[in-house]
Parts: sequence; structure tokens; C-alpha cells
Amino acid sequence: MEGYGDTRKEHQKYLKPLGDWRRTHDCGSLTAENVGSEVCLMGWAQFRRDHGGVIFIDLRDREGMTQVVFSPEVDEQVHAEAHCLRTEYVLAIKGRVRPRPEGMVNPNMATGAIEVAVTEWKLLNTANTPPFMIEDRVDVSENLRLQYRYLDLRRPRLAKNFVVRNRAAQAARRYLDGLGFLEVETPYLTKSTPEGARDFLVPSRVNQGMFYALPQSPQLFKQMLMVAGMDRYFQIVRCFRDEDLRADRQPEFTQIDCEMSFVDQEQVMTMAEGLVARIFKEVLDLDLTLPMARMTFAEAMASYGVDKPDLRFGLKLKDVSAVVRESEFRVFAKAELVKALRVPGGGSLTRKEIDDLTEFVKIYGAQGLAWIKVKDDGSWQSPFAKFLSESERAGLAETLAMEVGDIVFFQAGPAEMVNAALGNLRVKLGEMLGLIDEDAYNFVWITDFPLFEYDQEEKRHVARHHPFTSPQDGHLELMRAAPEKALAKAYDMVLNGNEVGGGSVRIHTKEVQDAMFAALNIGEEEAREKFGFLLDALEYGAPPHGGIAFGFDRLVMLLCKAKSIRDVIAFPKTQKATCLTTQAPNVVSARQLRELAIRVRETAKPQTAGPASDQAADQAAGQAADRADGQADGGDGA
RNA sequence: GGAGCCGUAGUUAAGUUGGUUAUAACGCCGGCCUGUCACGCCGGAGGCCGCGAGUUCGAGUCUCGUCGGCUCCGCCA
Repeated sequence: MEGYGDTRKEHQKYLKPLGDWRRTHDCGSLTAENVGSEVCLMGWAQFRRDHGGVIFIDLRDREGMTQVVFSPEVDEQVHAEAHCLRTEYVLAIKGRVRPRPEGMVNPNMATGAIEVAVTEWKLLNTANTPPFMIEDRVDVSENLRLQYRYLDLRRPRLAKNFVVRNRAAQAARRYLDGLGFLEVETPYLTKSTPEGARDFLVPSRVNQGMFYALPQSPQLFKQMLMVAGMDRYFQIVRCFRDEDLRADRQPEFTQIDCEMSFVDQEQVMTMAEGLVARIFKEVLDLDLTLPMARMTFAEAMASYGVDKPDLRFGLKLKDVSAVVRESEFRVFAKAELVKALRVPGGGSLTRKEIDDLTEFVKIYGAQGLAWIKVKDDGSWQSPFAKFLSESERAGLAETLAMEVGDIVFFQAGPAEMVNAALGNLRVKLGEMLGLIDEDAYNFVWITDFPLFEYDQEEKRHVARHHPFTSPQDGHLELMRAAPEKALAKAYDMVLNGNEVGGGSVRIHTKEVQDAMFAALNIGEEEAREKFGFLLDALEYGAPPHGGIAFGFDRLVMLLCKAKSIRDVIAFPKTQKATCLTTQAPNVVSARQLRELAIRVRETAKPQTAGPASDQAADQAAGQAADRADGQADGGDGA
């Protein structure tokens, strides 16, 4: 380790203040047109190529890289001092732009036609050897990348995502502002609302024992802004949901949140399409075809098994329940639903691949995976077809239009499982068989969602979207009589199998809102306690209104072709919802807890020693003290 | 709450059936080098094999547990 950090520390004696030096250009913009001009660049040393006699440095900033040359022929001293330069040192250079010599042009670099001959330079800062190379082509574990996020963000691929993100946000602002939307901020410290995701809670010091909740979305506030006559509202806003993470889910995420007065579903959807089209135009210079395709929820479930179908490829599911309803094959006959997925050319799948796919569908609760291959001579190869009668086999062949070379997968059982298993299998096969055009952007609106879904655990209907979603015209009576049949004025925008936006027309009359709570089995008192402020607002002349919210991180992820929204969030959380850069969450001092009248009753894991050990000890002490207090009070039960 | 994958120099990986001193590339440090562009050449340093138990004469390798990262199920109006 000797000399490892010492050399670089030693170099600190060469540091110079910025003084009156000012950049004339960024590191990505000089071209042959600038030849001859005196420039001043600042940035980080990317690569050093020290030939002894001449030193090349690729100077990097957010915009790109420029080759700067330290040559003894230009200035003896400048060249001699440059020997100390190391990767990631921060420097400022002044010099003259000159064309590169014959045959030395680098076509892979935006600035490859020129170089800057340094006449004067300053070392602005040294740098430790970074834990990984600041370069796109090296793979680094996400662990390390997140710990040194500020270094990962220097890498062009990641940095580029934030340029895209900014462009998308600004395009959205310009579009919505142009349509008369007001950007209004809503509170982050707000009231906990039941229904929906788990809330993040924030204790109140001034009102001990009480808690704010961070908003899952500004839903109630934007509706009140409509009652307030704001007419059209939008906000690019952070939302918080304390649920488990996924590649496309973070506990804090950003929405483009919109609400409009005096509109019905069609106007909101038209506005939303225009917004997305504007973003794609400004960011990717892509012209989307409008209006976007539409599909009902029922059709999506029937043909794709999911409510966010990826329409970049075919492979539709087909309901074959009727064909096998009377079958001797009990697995099929007794099933609530039997569906098939015909894969043209899938006959080439190996036994191993089919076994893997069988394992795959088990994730969704499937017991197994039945299949039929149609061989070259038209005969079937199948582990289960022998249980089918002649007419059933003929029925399947006809219904599914089976052809030589196909494989057909079957799933039988509860409808929910069958759809989930085959719907996800379909996507898996699309990827496996290379059916997906990675450059395509396939949008589809999903409409006519059910208003409710049945919650097995709570044994009651819950709102599928949220409890302020308007039923479709004429469905008010259904809400009482057959809630599962009632449809909502709700719509999701789906892009390549990702839900990127969703919204609804809202209930704007007290009468309908009461009917909704009744259907949800939420009593009047409970409704008043939880949503009284909104119910009151609805009684002061609420206009018809509706809106939509876009998952901004997801949208940007797709614009960047990133695999996870973590790659478009500057400082994301890990799957365990921790921040590896800051080490949040952490224990807090006993004093902080005492001020909030909070006692930590259980510590799930022992606090480890380390940087936080002082705090941990502090808290442990505080807990002991508070426990004593608690006993004096006779405890709080709970 | 559950399932799977991963964890070996600074980094990325290899490491055979459990067997001598744990390899390689890049990076780092030193030297040489005037046209490179992931410069090149020579030399050098660098290891808690995530952590803890166990099996064994012997564990990077096998078993169990645990911690961390990722993917997914549940969950996410």
C-alpha cells in the first residue's frame, strides 16, 4: 500500500486557486471550426498518455472529452509540471486549438479533429485512485456503484440519463404550461390515508404522539385544487410508498401529476398522449402516431393475461375451457379456466428449456406446464395429450390453428393464476425467442377497468384504482347490485409492457362518493374521519374533473433504454430500501427520540459497531431510560 | 414473509475430485519513452477467498447459519 495514496497526497502541494480563470468552452464542443482560438477548459483527467517527451490528457466533463497536449516545444515548464497528473485529477488549462496532425484524427471522438496545445495550466485538485474506473465499458458491482454514486454518475452512460431526464421534465413543463396548466406544489407532510400502499410516517414534535404521512400521491390535494377553481394543475412531484422494491419501483419516486376541470375521459387521454408525444419528440426526435391504440381491460386479460400487455410481439393467449370442459382429463375439466399459448416455431425448444419454463410458471402458482409439440409429420408429441379424446384433440387443433413446428403451452386452474402464469410466460418467450424489437415504442391505452376488485384477506371489495374514481355512466346501480361488474372511468397508458401512466375521471358529487364508500364497506363515520375534508370540498361546488399521473422514472428509464429506474434516479435506494451512499436509514440520538416522545420498543437486529456506534450506544442508553419511564407510567399497552 | 442468482487483490473474473507458495487481465507504484488516444516497454507492491460455525489429517472448494447486492412472488389504491 505504500505510495498508494502518498504519491497523490504529495501532489497537493502543486494545487493552485482558480483565481480569475473562466471556462470558454466545455470539453465536448470544440471542432475544426475553433482551430486557432485561445480557449480555457476545465475538467477531470480521464486518461494520461505520457510519452516522456509529450503528454496527452483526455480532459473530461459532463459534455465530453477533449485531448489536451503538454509539449516541451510549447512550454518547457508546463510540460515538466504535467508529469504529476493522475486519473481524476481536476485541472484547468489554457491553450490554442490546433488541428491534429495528418492521420492522427480520432473519428471515435466528437472533438477528435482537434487538440488543445496547453500554454498554461493549473492543478485545481488531486484525487484518490477511484475504486473503479470512470468508464462505461467496465462492469462494476451495483454495491460499489451505489456506495460511490458520485463517481458512478461521472460515467458518461449514467450522466447521459440525467440529461435525458432533464429534457423530458422541461418538455413536460413547456407542454403543460402551453395548455394553461398551473404548476402548484402540495404538502409533503400530510395526513395518513388508509386504502392503498403503506405510508411513510413522520412524527410530530409539536404534537407528540401524532404523525404526518408522506403522500403516496397528491391525489386528494389535486382534487381540492379543482374545487378551488385552479382549473388545470400539474406538478412534477415526489411520491412515497413504503412497499417492497423492484427494478421499476423505489420507495420515493416521481410523478408527472395532472388534473383538469370540466373534462371527461377523452380529453384527459388526448392531453396525455400529446404530453408523451411532446416528450418523445423533444428527447428522441421521434414522432409518435396519435391517437394511441386502445384495448379494454377485459381484452388485455383475455389475450395477454396481464393488464399491461407488451404489444411489440404477438403470441396471444386463447381460452380453450369450452373445448375441454367435458374432458376425461380431470385437471382440465374441473379447472375454472383453461388457456393455451401457441408459439409458432416453438417446436424447436429443448426438453431442458421446457423444464426451465415449467419452473418459471411455478413462480405464479402453477403446478406444472402442459405442452404439445406438432411434429413435422403433423403428429403430436405431448406428455398429456393421450388423456384427451379424439374430438377434444381435433377441437384444440382447430381452435388454436395449430401448425407443424408449433409448441402450445396450456395452463389450467384458477383464472388469476392461469392468466399470470401464461401472461408472464408469453413475455419470457418473447425475450427468449428474440421476438421483441428493442427499438420499438409500442403504446396502448388500457380502458374500462373494473371499479373494484375483491380482497381475499379483508373479505371485501376494494377500489382497484382508488376510492375517488368515477364509475362509468349508468354503472351507479351496479355498484350496489353487482360490484364486480361495475366499470370505472379509468385508463392506464402502457408502453412496451410497462405501466407508465394511469388516471381516472373522479367522483365530483357527494351522492356518488357516498355510494362508493358504501360499496367499499366504509362507514359514514370512518369516511368522515379519513376523508372528511374532501367530502366537505365536494359539497362546495366541485366541478367535474379528472386527471392522470405518469411514472416519470419509468418513462425516463424507457427513454434511456435503462434496465432499472435506479439508473435514472441520482441517489436510489437498494432493494432493502437503504442508501449505500449516505447509509440511511440510521439510528438517531436518544434526545431526538425523546423530543418526539418516541420509544423504540424492539430492535430487530443488534446495532453493529462502526461509524454509527456512538449513535447506537446513545440510542441504546436512551431506550433504557425510556423503558424506565414507560414502566413508571405503567406502560402503554398497545 | 418466500424463491432464485451472486460475494476470491483496488476492479472484473479463473480456481479441476477437498491437497504444496491462491492465478490472470486491468488499475496502482517506480523506471524508460516526442504523436498517443483504453499508448507502449521493463520492474514492483498488493489477499480476513463477505462473516461465523461445522465436517475433515487438510476447506476458496463440502454442510449449516448469517450479512450484503441483484431478480422475482407476495405486497405496490
